[in-house]
Amino acid sequence: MNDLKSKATIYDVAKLAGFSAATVSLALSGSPKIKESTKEKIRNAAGKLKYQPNFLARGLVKQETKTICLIIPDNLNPVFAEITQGVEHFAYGRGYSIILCITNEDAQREKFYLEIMRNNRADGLLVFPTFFPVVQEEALRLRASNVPFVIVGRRIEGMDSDYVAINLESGGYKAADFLIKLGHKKIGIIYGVANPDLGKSRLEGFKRAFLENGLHFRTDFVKGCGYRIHDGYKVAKELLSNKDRPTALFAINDLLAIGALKAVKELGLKVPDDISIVGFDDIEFASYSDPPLTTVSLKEKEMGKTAVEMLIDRIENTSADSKRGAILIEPELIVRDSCAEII
Amino acid sequence: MNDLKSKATIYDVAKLAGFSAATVSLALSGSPKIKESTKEKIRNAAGKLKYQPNFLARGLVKQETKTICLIIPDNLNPVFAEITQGVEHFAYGRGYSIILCITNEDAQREKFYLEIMRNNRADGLLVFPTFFPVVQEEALRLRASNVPFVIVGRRIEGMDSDYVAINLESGGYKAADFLIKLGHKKIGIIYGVANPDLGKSRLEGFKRAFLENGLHFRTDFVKGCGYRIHDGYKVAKELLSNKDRPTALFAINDLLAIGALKAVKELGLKVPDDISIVGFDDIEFASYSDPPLTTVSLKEKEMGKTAVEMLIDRIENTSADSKRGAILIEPELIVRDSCAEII
DNA sequence: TATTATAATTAAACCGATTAAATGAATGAT
DNA sequence: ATCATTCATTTAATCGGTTTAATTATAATA
Repeated sequence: MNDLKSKATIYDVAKLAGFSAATVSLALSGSPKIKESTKEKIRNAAGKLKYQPNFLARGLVKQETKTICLIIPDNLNPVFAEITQGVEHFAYGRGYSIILCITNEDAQREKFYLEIMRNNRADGLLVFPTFFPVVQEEALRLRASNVPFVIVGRRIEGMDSDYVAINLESGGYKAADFLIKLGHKKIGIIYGVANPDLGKSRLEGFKRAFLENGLHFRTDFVKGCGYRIHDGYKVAKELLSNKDRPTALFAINDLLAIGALKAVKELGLKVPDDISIVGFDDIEFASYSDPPLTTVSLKEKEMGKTAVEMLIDRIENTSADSKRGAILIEPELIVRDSCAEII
Repeated sequence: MNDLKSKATIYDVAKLAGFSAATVSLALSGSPKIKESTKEKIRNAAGKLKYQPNFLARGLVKQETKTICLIIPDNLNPVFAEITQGVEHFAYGRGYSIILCITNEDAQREKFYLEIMRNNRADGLLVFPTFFPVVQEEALRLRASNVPFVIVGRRIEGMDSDYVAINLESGGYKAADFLIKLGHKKIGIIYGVANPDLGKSRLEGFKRAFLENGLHFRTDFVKGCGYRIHDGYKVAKELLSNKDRPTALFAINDLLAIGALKAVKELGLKVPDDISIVGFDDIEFASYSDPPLTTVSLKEKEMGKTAVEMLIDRIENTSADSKRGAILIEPELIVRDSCAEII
């Protein structure tokens, strides 16, 4: 290749340095077999040509890409944005790149990505699942193809796989218990999820708190909707315009809670004096809303880190079928100023 | 390969279907040379084996990866999170995947990613630059290696390349002009940037508005800091505890403005009655803050889409050195409730 | 039936690296 | 001087696809 407008290959380096391609490969990977003086010459030549080893060629023979595929539902949601950031960060620290797939809460796309990723493009997958049956089905193929993967963020009931998840049931319980202890009995639930599987655990925990406190759980206070700020705003208005109005709102994520906050204000009510609000996720904005939001922390950073570590260990440990890693992180209630006692 | 725990190759498909690898390749790519009946048989065999063509092998011969590398500073900032989302979305629409690199506002990492990406891992790059000299230097190598790239978000003065940017100077001007027309003369500037290059244009536009309105621009009201919510909070407090206190604040991004909002409240002042605030970026939260924030829209979605289109056109049009694409998007002032007239 | 044209398939080269095995040169022992 | 070692480098196979050119099978024509 004497074409200046092109990438230098290992053969170009070999020719310039006066050695064979094999020697160049060995030298650049620091093999002790190669004399220091020739290593030096080869490094010079490589530097002169701005040589970068072809990723595809190397990957093909080494059967590895040093790449992790991360599948998330939606990067506009700060929860996933944070996970993405964390995953990229820790992966980088261990020499891995990440290829980002955003499903947009669409089952087709989730399936597509899970399918295509059996093509040796990545050494392993990190999946934040949205449609549980889709993931369960594709997981079988991934395993048959020997592609390591770790489920992140949510536990899929009855599925045997590595996972790093949050105990959402417990999170729901903590939120409800907190409100109940403050004297609330009528709590509206803003149930904004892409599919019913997703909110289930939180809701179950919520119910459990009612039962354990000897209260009746009112299902007519549970209102389903989308998962964006705007949806929380709309549903909060509905719930609060009820004649038998709740005294508190629990939003299944912080985005919804922030929308609800705005709705409450527009109705001329005050948070927390008239209405208490609890969110879920503890996104950065939750502490900058007015008032700062009481919420349940998801510990995304810890989750991202743990998941990356687990996946890379799985990738690098040839011990194929060692027992599954299963980590269930305990969420934490973050008390700020959006809740008050009922008097 | 009769190892069940492994990926099927084209040879496995060939054997099962009773044809050669070449025929399989041709058949699966829909070549008209292959009889329909054998195509059918081959598709069946491929389906039975859950065959996925090896990405690396294919990439190596076709000299393409259908992958775009996106380099951004920080996925926690909603501006970049939105760009990432948009880029992924439109890239997917054209059959490309994205590999995400987050520099964390670190020059070393920005350089590292720009360097490594000359290794045939991606067909082109989308770069949201942070350290202009780094990018300029690496850009030369990218061009020498014939790797297409598009600069996104910011225009680098004096650099000849494809770009899709926002006219930040004009954005700064619009923000200032708006405040000045409301009667403000003392405006504090929260200048939270990772490096001085970044805020320059916005500041220049801001100054220009002062000059054109016959006002004196006070540099002692410009306070540098980091670029996160917390920094805006801190600096706003400083600016407002001055005896000669500004009547308005301009934050160089919305995150800082949201921090400032909190600071103003804590000081017992009211927005907009006592202090007007203008942000920059128009992130989703800007319309849900209290009060909703007047800000300058960056049009990330448009930017992401345009940049992807431009890059893919560059990648796919063999016409190597056609003239550069240069798009400067005009930002828009979004007026909400965080500013009031001076009386 | 022989010949030619055309359709369908395959052999073989290639992409650019890595690596096991082979070769060659230098050193040391006898 | 001869042979065994050790050290340094190279040859050649390989990874799993795609694609061009060659080959074989089939159909059309004389």
